[in-house]
Amino acid sequence: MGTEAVKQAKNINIWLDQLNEESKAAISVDCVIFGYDDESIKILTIESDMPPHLGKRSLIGDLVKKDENLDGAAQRVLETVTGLKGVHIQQVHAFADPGRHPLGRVLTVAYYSLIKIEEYTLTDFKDKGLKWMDIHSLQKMAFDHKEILDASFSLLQRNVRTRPIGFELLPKKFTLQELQSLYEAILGISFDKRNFRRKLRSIDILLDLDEFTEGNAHRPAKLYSFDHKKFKAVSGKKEFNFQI
Amino acid sequence: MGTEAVKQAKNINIWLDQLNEESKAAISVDCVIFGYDDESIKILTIESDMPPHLGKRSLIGDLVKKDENLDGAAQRVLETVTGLKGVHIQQVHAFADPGRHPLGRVLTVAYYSLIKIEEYTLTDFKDKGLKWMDIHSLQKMAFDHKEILDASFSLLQRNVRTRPIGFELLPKKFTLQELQSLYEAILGISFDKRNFRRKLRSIDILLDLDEFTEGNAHRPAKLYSFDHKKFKAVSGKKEFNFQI
DNA sequence: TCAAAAGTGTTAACCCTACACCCATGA
DNA sequence: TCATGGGTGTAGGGTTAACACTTTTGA
Repeated sequence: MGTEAVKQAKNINIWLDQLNEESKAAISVDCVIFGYDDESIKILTIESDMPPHLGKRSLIGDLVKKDENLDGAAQRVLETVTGLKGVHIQQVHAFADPGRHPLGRVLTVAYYSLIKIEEYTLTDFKDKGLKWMDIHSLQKMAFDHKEILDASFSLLQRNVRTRPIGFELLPKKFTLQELQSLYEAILGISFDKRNFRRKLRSIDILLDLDEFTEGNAHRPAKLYSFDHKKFKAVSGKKEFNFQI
Repeated sequence: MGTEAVKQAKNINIWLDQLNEESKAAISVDCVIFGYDDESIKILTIESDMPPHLGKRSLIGDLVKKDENLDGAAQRVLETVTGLKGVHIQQVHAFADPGRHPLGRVLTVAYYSLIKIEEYTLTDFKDKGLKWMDIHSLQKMAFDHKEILDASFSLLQRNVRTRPIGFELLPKKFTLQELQSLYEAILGISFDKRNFRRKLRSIDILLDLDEFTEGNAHRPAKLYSFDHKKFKAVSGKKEFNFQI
């Protein structure tokens, strides 16, 4: 906060008064948890138990604790609900319209997070109405969560082409076809297989594992993983322009 | 906020308790006010009057009022300090580290705003230490405002190439040279004059005013303005890809 | 041997980049 | 007439986009 508000202040008591009276609000984080299951983009949702939104699908969030920062709160929520630590998160937007929450003024900071859908373990939430929902099936949600979801997905679509984050949604080892299908699911467009592969080859951030898929009734596919070292090396170069 | 926090709740009283006790904070907006003066990007700053940041340059912000939304609070701050309504604003990021503010927990939502530097009128703030600072001269600021400035400028650099917002920093009528210099100042790179003009021509969002600059000791330059109608028409097209 | 997905090269169109000179004006 | 910035076209290189067939495996 700047100092505009205290233009008549002779001392900081006015500040303190304002902090106490005028504009305090509860602060929460809401996590848009993206997953990918080889078919489409999924969102982990819970069933809302708060009137008037009882029964609607809701994002997963919590109040931010005293002495906790926003990223930390988001990580805590994610660990609580999925058991995963160090998940990739990205702050999206703050939502604070008066009236967005039935119990009073609650400012929420939205995060998107990308998890490998096969690695998570739903802890003790199984009977709490946790459910993976296809992103396109979520048309109405509790509170302003549909608006939060839309903003988060837009930012994901914007970021995924220029940052190495797609890999966060795939198993550690993946085929080029899986990678392409993921991009297609996120962006809603389709790529030419040969052009897509040439692009990835030219960016040079994948590690060829010299392993193959097994057990399919067709030719096995090579497995790759995202190579952090290669990316670090290559992203330092001036002419580097990650663009899928 | 989702419903994760209430997994043990039998009724909403626990909610209310939490809202009252646990995680309330003051909420402010801070505006990074960008201007352009034909030389470089400037930030409108004020002198901080709060220890321990007394005398340092500070962004301009205020507490968010009850029943005010975030965009509205930012617009109010901007009107108060510049006299301008309907300024272009963009929410950037929420900052809430415990300890970021000396008086207690204050979550601030950062906005960048783009104003035509010649149109604003400093209202009754002239003796409050308001000052346009060159963006590159601001190395230390009050609170975490340098971090906020950096995040805002990064987002501006990212947005300016793909959204028609550069014009918000120029007078209504401008020359192509002015537009090019603006982009160069924001992005820190230089463009080829002929290529830049060809690009703008191909995007086709400028209105040729058939007017010319006057009073210069050289050939007059054509004046253009941003054409909202053209942009609307052209941005609807599927193949449209604004990219300067 | 069949079905199903993996993998691979070439060409044409387009876009980006680099580059140099004449023009119109006021002093 | 000179100094100053305004304004314009072309050619080469690189990138993107469109396109179809062979390979490998399990059933």
